[in-house]
Amino acid sequence: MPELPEVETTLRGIAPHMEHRVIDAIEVRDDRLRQKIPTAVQRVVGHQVESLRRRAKYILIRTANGTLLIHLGMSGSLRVLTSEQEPSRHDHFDIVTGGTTIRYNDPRRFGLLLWHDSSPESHPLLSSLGPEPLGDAFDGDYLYQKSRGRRLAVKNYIMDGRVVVGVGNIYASEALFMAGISPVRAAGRVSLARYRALAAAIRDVLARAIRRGGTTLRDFVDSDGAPGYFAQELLVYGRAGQACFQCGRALQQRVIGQRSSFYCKTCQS
DNA sequence: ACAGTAACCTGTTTGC
DNA sequence: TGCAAACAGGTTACTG
Repeated sequence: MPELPEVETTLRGIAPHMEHRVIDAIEVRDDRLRQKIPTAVQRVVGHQVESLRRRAKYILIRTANGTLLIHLGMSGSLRVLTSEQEPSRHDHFDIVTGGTTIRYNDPRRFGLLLWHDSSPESHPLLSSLGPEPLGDAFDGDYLYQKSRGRRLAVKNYIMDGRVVVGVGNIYASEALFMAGISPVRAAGRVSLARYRALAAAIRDVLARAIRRGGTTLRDFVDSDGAPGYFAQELLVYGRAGQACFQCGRALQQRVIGQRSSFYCKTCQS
């Protein structure tokens, strides 16, 4: 479910309930996630949250006694519960801070809750990640340089977290349409000018999606349980057979690298 | 090093 | 209506 804008939306929702607060308890009721939730997560209990931030699609909660890493996988969500509420199916853990319960739900169990002792950048899952798409180190020149000689489809290239983080299946299709690039074009066969347009499109679509609270296709909810409203602004994703907003011809759908991809065969090459 | 595929899960939608 | 297949926002491990 969650790509970068959805994780960012979640982070902003939980931030007021976590920043500078002491973590009173972590209640794990189902430790079966992509990796088993380690007992070491309890080490942050009793410590204040020193910083709360996002790296790629990870939420990082730093304390003086280590950092919690949370990943939402495909179907994870964090909800802020204001009153006592009975845990239900797929509620894996709660983080309790100053009377607020932050509850993690994840039906498909592709998410993570991990503990790391030092700088989270050194964690094996984070150490080889590429630059943030909204940061200074990411631009068209970077995408161009790094892609020389690569033959894989450009859509798969920009979805590779070692190249750039946070671009998932929805926003990859959207950005490629905005830049007029065919998703199946070999990454090494995209010009510098077009990579500049693509980098700009990626930044633009992610920033706009964050402003709308993310994209809810079926079940994404923010920390208040509300959906995101960017789905209304999607140009190609999920619109197979419907008219292209630019040329009016029917949009295509096909599987590229095991993922459904949407594009206009007239406007993208 | 690179590219492609299978795998990890459950829930919902689609198609016969 | 019923049942099985297909599909879903992510990521890693394995193969050749």
